[in-house]
Amino acid sequence: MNARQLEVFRAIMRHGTLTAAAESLHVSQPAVSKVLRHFESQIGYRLFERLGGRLVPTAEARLLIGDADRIFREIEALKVFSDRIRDKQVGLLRIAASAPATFGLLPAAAERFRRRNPGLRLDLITLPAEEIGERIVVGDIDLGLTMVALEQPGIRSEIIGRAEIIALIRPDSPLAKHDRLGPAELQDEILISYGSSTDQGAMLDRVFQGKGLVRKTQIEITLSIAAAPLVQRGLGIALVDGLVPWESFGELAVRRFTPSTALDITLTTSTVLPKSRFVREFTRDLKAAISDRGR
Amino acid sequence: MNARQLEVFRAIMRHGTLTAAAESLHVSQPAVSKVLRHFESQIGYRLFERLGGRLVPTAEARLLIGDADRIFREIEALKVFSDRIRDKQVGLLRIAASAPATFGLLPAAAERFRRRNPGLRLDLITLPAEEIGERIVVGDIDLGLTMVALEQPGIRSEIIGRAEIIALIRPDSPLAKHDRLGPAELQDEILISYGSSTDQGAMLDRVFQGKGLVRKTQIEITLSIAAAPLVQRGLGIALVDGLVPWESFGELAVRRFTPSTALDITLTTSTVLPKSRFVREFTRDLKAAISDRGR
DNA sequence: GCTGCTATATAACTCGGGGTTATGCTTGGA
DNA sequence: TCCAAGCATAACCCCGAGTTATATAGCAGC
Repeated sequence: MNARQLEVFRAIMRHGTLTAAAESLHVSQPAVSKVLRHFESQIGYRLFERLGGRLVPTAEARLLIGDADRIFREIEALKVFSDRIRDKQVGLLRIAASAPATFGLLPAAAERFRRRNPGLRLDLITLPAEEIGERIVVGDIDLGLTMVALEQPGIRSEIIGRAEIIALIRPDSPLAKHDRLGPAELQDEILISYGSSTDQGAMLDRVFQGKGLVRKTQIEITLSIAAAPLVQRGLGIALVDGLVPWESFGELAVRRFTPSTALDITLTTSTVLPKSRFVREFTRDLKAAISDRGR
Repeated sequence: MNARQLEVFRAIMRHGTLTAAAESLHVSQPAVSKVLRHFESQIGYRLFERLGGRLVPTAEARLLIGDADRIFREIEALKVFSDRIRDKQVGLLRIAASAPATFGLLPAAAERFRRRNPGLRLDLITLPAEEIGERIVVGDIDLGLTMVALEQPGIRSEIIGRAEIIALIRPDSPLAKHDRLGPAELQDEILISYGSSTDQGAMLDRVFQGKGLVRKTQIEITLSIAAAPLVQRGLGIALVDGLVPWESFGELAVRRFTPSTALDITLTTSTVLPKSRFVREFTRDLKAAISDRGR
């Protein structure tokens, strides 16, 4: 049972005679006759009675025609869809990002991108940074966006911007009157931040050490957004990336961290798979979104 | 784009390698390789990148696989369905009946029939008797059931029973005390019945004439069931067929009409199209339902 | 750096389905 | 009775899908 057989069967049912069906399919009448007979012999029963030199659909044909017609039309739709894929009217761009990038950068970049490519499907996948590299190598993902540089064979990382570390505090905290907060002010506060084993945590450790102090993280997080509800409930002050639109997570005050410390916004692609036009475009949109963010 | 190409594409996506796909399809590896290349050249774009001697699905392949997989599975389902048709596990019987037969005979016959053929699709179509003959000739319908004999080339009618004419009255009517009602009793009543131009009406006219009376139908109906609400609202007395289960249409009293007058329950089939096993079976069930009705 | 192992590609071949044209047969209507 | 319409058959061609045999390209391990 193949697509052509369904198409011919459908045409005969629609037009009533072999001759008319052949005409509608733009082939000769014997061709239609042969396909029909072959189809009948394959499925094992007659689809038409030959009566008075005419074809009359059997009850079996009437049972089959509904599904056959539907499936044929679906194949036709698939062909059209395939043509649109070929003509780049539809496409697919799969972007994996760590959570801060998902919240802080992707929306703006995706908006720009979709304005130019409305037909395109965009898969936005939020993953821990460690997993993203692997998925890119496998070919599951076209583009990775993380706050740490990924290092492994088969992928290429590019730093496209920096995200300042900020302090997240309750608006009613005494420290909220400060414009900036540094290790000195935070020394005796309860800190919510990245663990020292992570790249971000180690970087903050070094900043504190530079001031002769030690960063004491009482509450350790891996996902920076998890800090928002903790801070809001007064459990401490968070040192996290400034990429996330913290204001939208509730009543929170954002203060600059000093000395200025930043995470690298890193774009990662495969070195083996060719970059599609969409990857290049989205990269441009990401950079535009980053430079726009300052304003 | 044919079914085989979709099947092969699907298998490669599923199994990751040509070799594994070929194995799952029980064909050789070069066969799969060739179908894939041919498919790619037909649709006009690569579905897999050849990297390091391996196949990596392109973004286009990921867009296509969803629909391709669905359509392939639907074709598989159609094959199974087709096999069930061949094995007579499903079938189709299309029965057209006039309204009284639809209500009065088909339910009982259909129940018997479906008990023996649970998988079979039964199309019950209610049509005016005049149309049924034409639909049978065309082959749209397997079996016709009417209260008048159909006469036209290409069809064969068989009388399989008789349906007595009955009088339908309100239970609170003075006439309800009679066991039987005849032209004499009904002479001065408002009659609801078939028009004289119909076979049924003409037959009733003759009965009244035989008693030296004239049937004066004040309210003419074509569909006997339409009489039920009219009688119930006290608009008159109806002379209709006794086939319909009038009790289920509300508060109605049924009285025998005298002299006994009956309509022919007529079964009609095509003389050209062969009778299916189902037609023969259903005919038997109809006769059984009729003989059962007396009890 | 060589050696297998694995996976894909190519070559040369066969087979069959779907296409063609030419033609014959049946049937129903003018 | 004859003609037109419609289906079937025959003889042929082409190409897609299958085969086997073999070449080629990465990669892992010694």
